This record gives sequence, C-alpha cells and structure tokens, in this order.
Amino acid sequence: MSDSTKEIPAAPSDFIRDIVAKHVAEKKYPHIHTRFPPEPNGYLHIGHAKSICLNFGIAREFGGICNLRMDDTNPTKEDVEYVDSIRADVNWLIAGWADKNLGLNNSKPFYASDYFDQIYEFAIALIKKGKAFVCDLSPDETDEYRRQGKASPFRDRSVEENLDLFARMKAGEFPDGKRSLRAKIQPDSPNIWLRDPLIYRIKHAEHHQTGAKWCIYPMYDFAHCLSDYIEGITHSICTLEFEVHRPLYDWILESLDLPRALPKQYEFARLALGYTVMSKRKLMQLVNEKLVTGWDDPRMPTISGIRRRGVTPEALRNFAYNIGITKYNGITDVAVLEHAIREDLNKRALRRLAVLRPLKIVIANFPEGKIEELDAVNNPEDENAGKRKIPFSRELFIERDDFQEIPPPKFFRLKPGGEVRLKYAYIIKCDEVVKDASGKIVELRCTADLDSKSGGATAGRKVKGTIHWVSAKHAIDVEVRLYDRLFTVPEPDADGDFKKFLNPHSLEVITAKLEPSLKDAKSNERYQFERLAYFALDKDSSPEKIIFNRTITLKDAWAKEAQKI
RNA sequence: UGCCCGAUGGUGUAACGGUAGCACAGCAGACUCUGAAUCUGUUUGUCAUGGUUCAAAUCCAUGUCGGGCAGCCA
Repeated sequence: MSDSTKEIPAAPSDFIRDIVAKHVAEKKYPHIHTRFPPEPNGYLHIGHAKSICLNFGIAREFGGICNLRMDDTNPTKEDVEYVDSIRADVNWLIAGWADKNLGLNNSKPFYASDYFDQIYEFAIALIKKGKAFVCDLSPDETDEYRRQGKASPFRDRSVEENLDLFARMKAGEFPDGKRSLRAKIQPDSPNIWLRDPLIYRIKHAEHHQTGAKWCIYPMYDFAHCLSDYIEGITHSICTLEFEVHRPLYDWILESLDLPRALPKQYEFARLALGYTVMSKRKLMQLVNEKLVTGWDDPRMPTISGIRRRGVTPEALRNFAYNIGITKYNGITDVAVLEHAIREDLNKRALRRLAVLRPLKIVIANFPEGKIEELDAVNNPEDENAGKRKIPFSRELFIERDDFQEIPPPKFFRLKPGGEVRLKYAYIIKCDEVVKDASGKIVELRCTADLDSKSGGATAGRKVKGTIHWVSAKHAIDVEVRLYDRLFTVPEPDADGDFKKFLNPHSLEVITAKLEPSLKDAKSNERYQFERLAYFALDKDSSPEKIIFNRTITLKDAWAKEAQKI
C-alpha cells in the first residue's frame, strides 16, 4: 500500500454529514457553506479543533466553503490578541488540508461586527413588522417577568415609539441597561428563549473592530443567525447547549421574510477529554494565576499549546476523525489522543540517540583516544530518511534506568556480569560497578565483544537487551523539558476546585546528553530519542541555547511489567 | 421545578426493522540491534419494563439515569 492512500482516511460519516449528503443529493443548495465562528475572548483549544475539523471537513468533502468568522458582539470580553491567535491556530490546523476551502473576506476573517449596520437595519425591519419592541424593564425585572412568563408592560408600544426609542438607544441617550430591544414572540412560551428575548442591549464600550461607533450591540441570538444568512451559510453547526436556541434562530430569520434560502442550525456534542479542563474560563484562570506559562504552555489543551508541544496538525486531525460526531456527552479517553500523536510521530520522527539521566561507562578493552563512526538508521519506518554517523569511543553514557545492580525478574538490560547490546555498536558485558563513598553508582567498567559490531563476525549473536548510549566526549548538553499530564485525575472539574488536582510533576526540566547530530535539529522536524520518547524543538530554542520539548513518551511495556512485581 | 436533548463493552463510536462491528484501552503470545513499531489471538456491550412485528439496539409507551437551558455572555 502506498503512503498516500494510507494517510487519507476514508471520508468520515456521522449524523451531520449524513444530513449534508442528503441535501447535496437533493440539490437543496447551490453549494455547501459552513462556518467556524469563535468568539475572540480566549485561545482556541482542542475542542475547537474538533469543530474546525467538522466544519472544514464538510466543506472539503462536499466541495464547499467554510468561513472563519469572529463572533464579536460583546466588546467588553474580546480582544485583538485573541483574533490573531485564532487566525494562526486555524491556519495551522487546516494547512495543506482544507486551506482551499477557507472562506475569507479580502484575505481577512469575517467579523459579525462587519454586519452591525445590516443587523441594525434588520432590527428596524422587525420593529416595523410589530415583532420587536423597546423595553424599559431593568435587567432584574426582565429576569423576573421572564421567569414568571409575564408580558412586559412595554410590549404594546406603537411602532413609531419603538422606532424613536431604538434610534435614541443607538444615539447614546440612555445608560447601559436602561432599555433594551426585545423580540415580540411569546412571553409564556415553555422555551425560555422564546419569552420575548433581548436582541439588542446598550453597552457604552469601544469595540476592537468598530471603535466608538456603536453603544448598542446585538445579542448572540440576533447577530448569529443573521450573520449566517448574510454570508450565505447553509449549515450552521454548533454545540449542544444551543439546541434550545434553535427555535429562536429560525423565528428571527422567518420573521424577516428574507428572499434567499435560510441557513439551518445543527448541534453536536462538544469534546470533553480526560485529565484536562476545557472551558475557556478555567484555562484563562490557569494563565492568569501563572499556574502555566501562558496560553501556549505545552501542557495546555489549547491548539497553540499542543502545537508547541510538538504535535502535528495531521495527528490532531486524525484524532478529530477518530472520535466521531454525536449528540452524546461523553468523556474521551486521553489515550485516544495519545495514540493519534504516537501513530503520526512514529511515521515521521527521525531516530536519535540521547541519554536523559546519564550513567558513565568505560569500555576497558576499547583503545583510549580511538573514535569510530557508526552507521545509524534515521527512521526504520521510512527508508528515504537515510542514515547518519554517530561517534563511538571508550567512555560512554547510558541511561541510569538501563542498569540494575540487583535486577528484578525479566530485566534484560545491563546488570553485573550480564550482557547487553549497545544500539548500532557492540555487545558489552558489565565487569565492575564503581561507587562513591555514599554508595551511589558512579561508573560501570565493561568489556566489549569487539567482533559483535554490525557486520562483524559475532554481529548475529543474540542478547536479550539493546540499549541506547552516547559518546561522553561527543555528546552535547541540552535543556530538555519533560511534560506530563496537567492534572492527576481523569475529571479534574467534576466537582469543586479543579486546581487541587494539578499535577506537580507536569513539567521537569533536565539537562540531557544528546548525540552530536542534534546540534543541527530543525524546528519543523520531529525526533524520537530511541527507547524514550518523541521530542520537538521548543519555539524559544535557538542555536545558542537548544531546548527540546518532550511531546509524548513511547509506550513502555517494561514499566508496566515492572509495576506488577 | 419547567422545557429540550441523550443512553450500544472500561472509553469513544458503527449498525438507518434482518449476523451487534470498528478504534482506543486491557490481557495473552510472536517478532525485535527501540521492552517502540508490526503481527496473531482474546476478555467485556444494546439502561429497565411493557408493547408493535415473522423479526427490535433500531419503532411506540412508561420509568430510570445522565447532560443542557432558565445572562442585557457566546
């Protein structure tokens, strides 16, 4: 099987795609048009990635377009910093996959705020139809009336008075909260969102896009369906909590007697992932309280954090594909994400030798000063990745974990008197354990079977274990950041304070010994330090100070076995 | 409390009235110059009770459990 056919999974199927496919078959719309509408009030997280993959995936599979739209109707919570991060994250996730299906407005995202003039006109049209009114009730009174299903006493104002008052709201004559524009639907509807919902509120606040132009802003329910209509969206896909809003979405559009086909809203379950939190509020808390280094901290479930950690967009997309789309609110096992990451990295990562926690060994029968250049395979999964040379000498470092003075059963690494193969090099035997005054092992004296090198006379000799190593005088000392799960429990936000479940060991910074070729590591490459984990250069890495992030460990069957003992 | 939505192995998902399948995880084994990868085998499931039907995970009713909404947030 060729790689290209292997890498493109069969088009996924789910209840939303089934609906779209049916509409395509019926030729219900000239073309399919979706949208991804984040509010720029925080960074995108992996839950948004699910939505991006759904919306752009549909556009891609059905030859349509997916608009990137900032849902920016609440200026007091939003910021351009977030606009910029959202653009970067979306572009990164869809690059080379659905970038041709990305709908932009003069190479910029769409903004709901671009439509404020039109939305205002739609509000006036609604007033003229007698379907909206200006209400003088205070916020508290409004709540109370709606709870009781009671009509506002201002419900029956004349169209003229409503028009006048709404114009004066816009002109800035009233303070925040003094009046609002409400849809006139049904004060005692069983659906709260049909109980004459607010569609415009007064907010004397500058907007990051429209500046000081407005002091009234449309509510989500009013702006969203109209933005969809204005952009010609056919399928407006959102998460389950908007399900109860759907009748309002339809009511607004139908009440306006619009000439073109109306968009329809469909809802799916948002992603919940084990061992993390997903709400923007909680993520913001972690950032503000400096419990992480920022929105793009590699431990964060944000797209920027995941990217910085070293995960590729392909892995994230495969994950999104694997979890499916339903209306069931479940919690996805992180193992599914981790599997998608490992599967992707296994195919692409360049293999390298690196020792995280060094233990010095001396090969007594290897001449002092002699250096051998050994051939090493860059990627056994990809022949085209070629080979490289790694230096071998008398003094080496091996992983401390790879030696046990008193080995447990089934330990087939190095032990006193035991043999092990040094990857790409010789079979060695441990002759002597050297300790310091405190009893700590500081060095191992070994001898090598000098014929056992690859291609040598005894190269075929079987020993149970193979371990990695670096040449002591050639290895480079590099900062390596070892990341682990941010939380210690599968559902940190199940109840109470999620912060008490923060994993104190979610980051460990060490100086590791790497094979010299890693001096030239590239930020767009992925590396596997053999037998350990996958790594990528951190965004703060420079030639002067190289920094590696551990993206994810290799599966470790020995750790599991050792636990049983 | 009212309204809305949902329920298939441990987890996530498929089966669209006709053989309950897939992935992850788990377990056992093979292979291995990565205890990785790969390969083989395997444990575990239709929320409950009624009804419709030759036939129900699927349709209907009731119940149970879970989620959402009840901001001038989105």
